Amino acid sequence: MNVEILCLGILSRSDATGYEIRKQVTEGPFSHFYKAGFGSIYPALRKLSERGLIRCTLQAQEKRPDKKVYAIAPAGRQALAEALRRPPGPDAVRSDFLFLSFFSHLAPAEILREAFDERIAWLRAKIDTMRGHREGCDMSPGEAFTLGYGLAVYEAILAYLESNRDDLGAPNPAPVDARISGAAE
Amino acid sequence: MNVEILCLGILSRSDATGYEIRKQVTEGPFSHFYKAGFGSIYPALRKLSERGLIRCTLQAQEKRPDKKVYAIAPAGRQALAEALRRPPGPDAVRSDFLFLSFFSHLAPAEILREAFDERIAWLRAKIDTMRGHREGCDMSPGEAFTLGYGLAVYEAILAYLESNRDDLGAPNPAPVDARISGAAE
DNA sequence: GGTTGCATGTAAATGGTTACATGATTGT
DNA sequence: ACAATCATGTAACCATTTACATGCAACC
Repeated sequence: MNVEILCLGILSRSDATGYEIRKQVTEGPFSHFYKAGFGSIYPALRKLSERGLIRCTLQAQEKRPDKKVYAIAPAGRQALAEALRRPPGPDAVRSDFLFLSFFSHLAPAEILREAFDERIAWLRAKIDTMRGHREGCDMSPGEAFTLGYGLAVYEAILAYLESNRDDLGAPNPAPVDARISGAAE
Repeated sequence: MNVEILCLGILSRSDATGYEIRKQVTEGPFSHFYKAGFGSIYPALRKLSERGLIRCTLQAQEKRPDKKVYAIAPAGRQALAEALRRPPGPDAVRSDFLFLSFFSHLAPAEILREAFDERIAWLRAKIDTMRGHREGCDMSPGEAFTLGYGLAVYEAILAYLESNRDDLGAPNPAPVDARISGAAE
């Protein structure tokens, strides 16, 4: 499964520009299980157009350059359905964070602490926006399912990090009042 | 973080051949957060050798071709430590399974059912071997942490799949006795 | 007799990232 | 004045996958 199929999937839900597709991938409902930037999306759209799987309408805008709004074509729906008939392979995960955790004994404590703090903050924010999103919008069963999946995973990770961060020598920084009475680092 | 750094990390724990490294990546403690095949490992080892980060000893074997056992060099340890000083970027996840789930309304029910069954079976097996591994071996804190992390994630996913699979029209196949007294499909 | 495991590698193709290139508008 | 958002795209580079190529030993 590649960026082209991803674009077909997104366009099967509603027309969009390359810019909007990228937004859906980086912030929207696909962000839990796919990444793609401009550098892969725009070429993918061009190729899909050339093969007749999507079509493109120029939309003039006031005070802005023209938009290229893409829409899925019948052949595109067919190609998407075809891709969806093939059993999915295993997930691909690559985590530099876990690599760092694995070799935490070789890393500076400060880097570890920072990495944990950042990740925990990120998880909290993500979980918050996802919960909000679940309430506000009405969703297809598929969208609700993947959102719930992502939430379940992020919540499990957050809980794990919060209760196990001390195991790696990346303990929480001393609370503020400890500094006043305690020793400096 | 790339395969070269991964190899350095693995070799920092013990000497190994390319074949053994690949085994550790596909089945061992790294399998939860990294993938790599022969096609990327062997070239990585060659490059690391050329740059003097690892060294290689030929080990003759009876009835087998020679083994190339690699060991990390001081410069290699330094390079690893350096890589570990850089704060980790976000995780990269790519899941065809979630893509299929998202667009489940466009996919054949049979494919969905199969995908769920397979994934659930895979998760159960993985969780089992990981639990066994946790008991049997003594581990570095980092290894124990990442193992626990992987377990937490896999357990959360398994629980989610088991309780929500019906939402997508991929219900469990009818139990065996239902077939005897019930209607055919 | 066939499959799995040990053991090493290369070449081509795929797929994606990063950096560059451009430019107006809106908000702080 | 500066940053962010909207908006599109290309070119060079990077990393990884896939397929190929080889061969013996052990097990079923």
